[in-house]
Amino acid sequence: MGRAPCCDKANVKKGPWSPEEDAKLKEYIEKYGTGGNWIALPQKVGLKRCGKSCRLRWLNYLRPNIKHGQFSAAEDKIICSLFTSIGSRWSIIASQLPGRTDNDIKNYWNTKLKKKMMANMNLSPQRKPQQITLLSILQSTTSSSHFRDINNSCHHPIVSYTGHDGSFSYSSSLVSGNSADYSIFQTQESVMDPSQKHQFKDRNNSMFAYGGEAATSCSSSDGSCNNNNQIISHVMEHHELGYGDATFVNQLYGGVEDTREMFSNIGGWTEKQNGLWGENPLDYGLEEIKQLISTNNNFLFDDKKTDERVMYY
DNA sequence: AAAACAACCAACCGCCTTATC
DNA sequence: AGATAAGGCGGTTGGTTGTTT
Repeated sequence: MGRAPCCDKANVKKGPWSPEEDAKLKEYIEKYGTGGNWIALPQKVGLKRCGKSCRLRWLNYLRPNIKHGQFSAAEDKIICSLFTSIGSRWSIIASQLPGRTDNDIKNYWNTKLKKKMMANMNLSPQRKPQQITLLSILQSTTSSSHFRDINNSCHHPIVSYTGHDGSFSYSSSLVSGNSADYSIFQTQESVMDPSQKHQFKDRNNSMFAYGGEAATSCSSSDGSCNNNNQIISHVMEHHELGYGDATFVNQLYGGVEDTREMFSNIGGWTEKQNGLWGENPLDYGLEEIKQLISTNNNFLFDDKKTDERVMYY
């Protein structure tokens, strides 16, 4: 049996909000708050709207300090960076952009930023925009001259990209036992389909799941795991990151050595010492993004939500 | 001028998670 | 522990506006 609807569909108004409705809702919430119950709110306010609809309207439009309009270059960078790292976790991304809503960012990404990024990457235009995501970009462009394959032995292919005009760059490192052995990012759908998460497989069809056995060893001699590894593994697990993304995560959290150790445990680590990474694995200036992000106190993840997902290795 | 197409964005839908009983 | 309600999120839809032909 399915769930009961959150409201009486027949008796709720749908569609665009009128200024009157906006005013009513705004006034009420500013006066009395939401009372922690959105479902009951419409009745109190005197609106024939679904509670969810009220919530959405408030969060995306009516609440104070909402920023509308043009996204800045800095915001672009943050969005691209975070999307690269954590995918379409719009609420998390939005938490790093004060005044922006997840809906706004999602719309902006889908309508503009994705295309902008693709244009910079010189992607083949035959593919429909909707089908293209960062991972497919990755898949389709690793051989592109715009990517620098840091390690041609392909043991641990690290790729990075800088847009023609320098305004964009994209970086990813796929750390695997042997790139020829893995068909990570095999299909975009399998990666993005939540029901199929963790199903990166090698050619022998054995699971290549981040946060699993492969990363179980600990850096300290007594076998206890250091926090950095925990955090990275946790973030990777929670946000469904590939191993390569740990580079990004690690940069954010600091502690390169620990991540190296972690990677060494899963079949290899591309030495930073080859110098090709330079200072910034992410060419568009991770430091800059870090700085931007660090200006926001509640960095990246909601502790309340993620704590219970921490995986200890 | 108007039809066709593209872009944009607010809002909805349904699923998953969390809280409460 | 299980059931249910509510919150939260991401994907998608559909109406509106802008642009091109």
